[in-house]
Amino acid sequence: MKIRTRYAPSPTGKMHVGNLRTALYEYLIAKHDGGDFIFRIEDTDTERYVEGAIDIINNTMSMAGLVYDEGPGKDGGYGPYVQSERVKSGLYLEYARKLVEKGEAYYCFCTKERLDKLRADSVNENGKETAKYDKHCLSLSKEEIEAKLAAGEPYVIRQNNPVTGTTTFSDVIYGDITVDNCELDDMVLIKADGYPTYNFANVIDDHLMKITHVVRGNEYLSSAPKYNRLYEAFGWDIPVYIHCPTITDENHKKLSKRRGDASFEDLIDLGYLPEAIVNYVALLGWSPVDDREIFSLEELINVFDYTRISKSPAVFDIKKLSWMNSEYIKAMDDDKYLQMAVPEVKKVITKDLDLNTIALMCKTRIETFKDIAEKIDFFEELPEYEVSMYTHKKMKTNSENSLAALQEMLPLYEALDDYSIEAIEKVAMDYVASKGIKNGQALWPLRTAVSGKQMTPAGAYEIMEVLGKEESISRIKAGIEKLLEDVNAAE
RNA sequence: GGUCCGUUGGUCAAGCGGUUAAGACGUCGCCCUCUCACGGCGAAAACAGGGGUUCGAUUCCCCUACGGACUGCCA
Repeated sequence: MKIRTRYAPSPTGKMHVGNLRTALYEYLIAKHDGGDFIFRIEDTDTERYVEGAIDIINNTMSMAGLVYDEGPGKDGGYGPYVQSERVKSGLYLEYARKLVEKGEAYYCFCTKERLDKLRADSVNENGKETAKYDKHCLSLSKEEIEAKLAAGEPYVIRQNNPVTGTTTFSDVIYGDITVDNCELDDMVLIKADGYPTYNFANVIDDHLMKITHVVRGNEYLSSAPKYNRLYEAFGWDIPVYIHCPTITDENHKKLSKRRGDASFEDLIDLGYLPEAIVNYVALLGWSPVDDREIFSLEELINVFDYTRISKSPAVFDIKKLSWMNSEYIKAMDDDKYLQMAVPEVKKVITKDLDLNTIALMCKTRIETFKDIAEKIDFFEELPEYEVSMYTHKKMKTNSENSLAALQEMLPLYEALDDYSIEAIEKVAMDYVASKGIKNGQALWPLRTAVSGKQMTPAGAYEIMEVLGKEESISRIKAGIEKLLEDVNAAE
């Protein structure tokens, strides 16, 4: 049988890393077996609905490469794929009534006040509530129900769970789980506004859409027995359950919407590549048979084996994502890299410099493209810097010998017309050879003078080539002045 | 409180009765080197605790501790 999975978010905001991973696993499970991946909108909560959320989710999925086979605007014969549209056909109510007929569900007319009181009264001696609906309306006679319905009293339809015996369900990841039926609350299936609850619509639609593998976060583990009872009441096949472990923050708390960087969108804004995010997220809660870590989406489809999903929660580690992002950047071909990097370079460089060369200098030194700006700002303008930067222990440099090196090299560079990197290098090397000093004793002062920075994304030659003769000479002169001042002050 | 789930280095994780307990990120050191990176090499770092079962437990069972989820007319 063809595997069919579904991603069924409720449109209440951005797509968080946990949601993304669930969608990814659903996609991978289907695609690994040549199955279908369905996208369904569960917008049965009219209160929490957020305008534009569907667009955000759609955008995230397409950026991540999760192309659905069926969904809104892509009917595969099981539509509509938006629950609020399905509600209009009265389908959920119809199924709920079938359950009522079978005695598996019942009308409930309890007011909010009564339910609140019930909950308050159920508080035990430890101050903790042990609330469960008391089946109060189950005892209503058929006539009483008819009368209330005819009078237009608001009602809900609740699942009628047994109070004795046990229910067992099976999960691919967690195995068989058995619970006492007395633990099962009579959950609401149809709300007073006529909408189905998530729990009910989910079961109905998964069945109607022929979903074979239900993948979701393990926060649904405790409601799974109730779902099973629903399937059984209808006499439907129970799908394969795959509950995924939670993704948490560094404090082992479930990722919250408050954390700015927890959603796909925000990670993109922080400069992470969609491919890297997908790759990283795939590895949170799942691992391949071998040691490999870098996978394209295509490769993930090939190797993904859902039985290897783990049980325990995973901490979202932005550092490892950063590393992975840098791996993706290094692996990019230069054209694609430049396309993304040059715009970042342009944010800082307004002068007529070779932007491609500058961008390429950063390729092996950044984790995200946002890192470029602070690495190259000195090209635009020589920053203020301390004269102490000329003193470097390992290079064996200090103000005196730095001054000498710069003073002696200055005329050589002034005389140099060919400002190619090779020519620039030859001048320095010849100078070093003639003086019998270490490379660093000439190059450290030189790089310091032309960059004004402790760390640069390239060496002195590369920087000078980009800067050009005039600017390089001017910066070397500025360096000489700074050193002269320092040396004179010391005397 | 109740129910359910989980627990291998700081983090992701392999392991599925016998291993020197992989690998990766991060950290630290060394090498390369005109700085920082990249790259290369190396180091420190883990089976939550206690009982069983077994010739032998990280692996199987039980208990405890800790963590998490659920306990809505939210999903």
